[in-house]
Amino acid sequence: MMSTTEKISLLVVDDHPMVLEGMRSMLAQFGYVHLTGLASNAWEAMDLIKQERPHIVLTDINMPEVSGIELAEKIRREFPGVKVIAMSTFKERSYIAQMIQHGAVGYLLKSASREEIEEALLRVYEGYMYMSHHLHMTEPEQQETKQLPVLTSREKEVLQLISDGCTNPEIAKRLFISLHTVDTHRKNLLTKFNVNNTALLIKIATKAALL
Amino acid sequence: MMSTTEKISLLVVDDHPMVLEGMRSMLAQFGYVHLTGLASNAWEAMDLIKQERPHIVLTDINMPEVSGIELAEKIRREFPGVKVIAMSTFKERSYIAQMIQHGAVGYLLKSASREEIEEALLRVYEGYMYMSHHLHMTEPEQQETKQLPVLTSREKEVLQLISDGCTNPEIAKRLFISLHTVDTHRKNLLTKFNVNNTALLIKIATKAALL
DNA sequence: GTGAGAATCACCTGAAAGGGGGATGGCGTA
DNA sequence: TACGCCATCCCCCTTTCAGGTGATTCTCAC
Repeated sequence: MMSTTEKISLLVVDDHPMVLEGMRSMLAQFGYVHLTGLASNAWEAMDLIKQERPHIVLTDINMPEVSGIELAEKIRREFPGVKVIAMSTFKERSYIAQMIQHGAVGYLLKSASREEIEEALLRVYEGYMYMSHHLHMTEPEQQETKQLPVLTSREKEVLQLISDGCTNPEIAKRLFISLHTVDTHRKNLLTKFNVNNTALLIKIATKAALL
Repeated sequence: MMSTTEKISLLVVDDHPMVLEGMRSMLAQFGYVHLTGLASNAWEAMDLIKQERPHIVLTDINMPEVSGIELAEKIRREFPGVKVIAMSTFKERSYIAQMIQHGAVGYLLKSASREEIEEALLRVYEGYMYMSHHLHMTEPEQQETKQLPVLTSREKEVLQLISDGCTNPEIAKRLFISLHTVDTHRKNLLTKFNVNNTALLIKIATKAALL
């Protein structure tokens, strides 16, 4: 099944010892995989990566202290050649998107079969991306999507400038309108998003990809 | 190649007529695809989706007025059963992540071959996700990643609460510390991120997936 | 042509945030 | 031990923001 004789070196990161053990025994069945180490948190992982430079790091997303997402980001920054596959028990798409945004090239569910793990490792090793199959939009996450308010074009402009760090006077100058007008738009934004300060407004808008 | 006799109904969205025409002729070669329509912007697309309810919408990302990302979000909200495959000429991962976050189940490069488009349509139709192969971490995007400041655990807590919309007095109460202390942490956050107000701080932190 | 919504401008008040400064104890490490 | 880093607390002052209320123009659709 392998096109080369080199073994894929692999590091597994998870805060649950049971999971690590399970992965170890499962991976032992794959002749072409060399398990370079097991880490129970991001710091251990970074140390081992520094020492061993594995081809692939298979990491849990939900870990205390430093999440798998942050770990992926660290790996991308310090060891760009090392590929990251994320694992999670949840199907939330938001995690997938975050992981990819932070450099992961694969996403596996922990419930993945032996065959799926095998396919993921091989494809990622060969330079492709691999996404878990079981992602057919579950119902619960649908309703989780809160509807965004409808913004006018002017409100969008103001929102953009706010998110760029402009103060109201700066926005007024840029848009050639009065400070009062900017203030009004800003208040309308807060009202429409149903929040009471800028911080939350910007977080919601950013997560909704309006910015 | 198809496991069912039903044709896959498809809507293509792109603001370049040439691309639409090219897709039309290419798709005509796939016997199992029924092209329900071509749209040159998001509004046309939504109208056609409402009428035709295609299985899959293949949409460009870079469109004026309303981007493909926003269109994906609209489709997810109004027609959850309709699957979205995004297309773009660029390889930026950030677009991929955003598209997925907003409901896309596939990502194609416009340079994709006939075979790749075929595979994408079939896999998405069958309920899987499909990601373009040609995504081996290009160099330019690497350096684009700006390094984030190192935050202390306390600063992370404060940052999180700020992003939740808490004011300094509220944060002080929650963390059982003085208002002055919260203020100090907040100032340090602004300094570390090299910004001068909360709005930009939150945007950067959110985009970096710290929140 | 009436009405709805958008965009504009205005005034007021109090709370919150931003920008300086300085100070203390704790804790780990060089 | 001395230094750096963190977390904590305190003061000053100015600017900005949030909440409320109200009004005028303009456009677009009905």
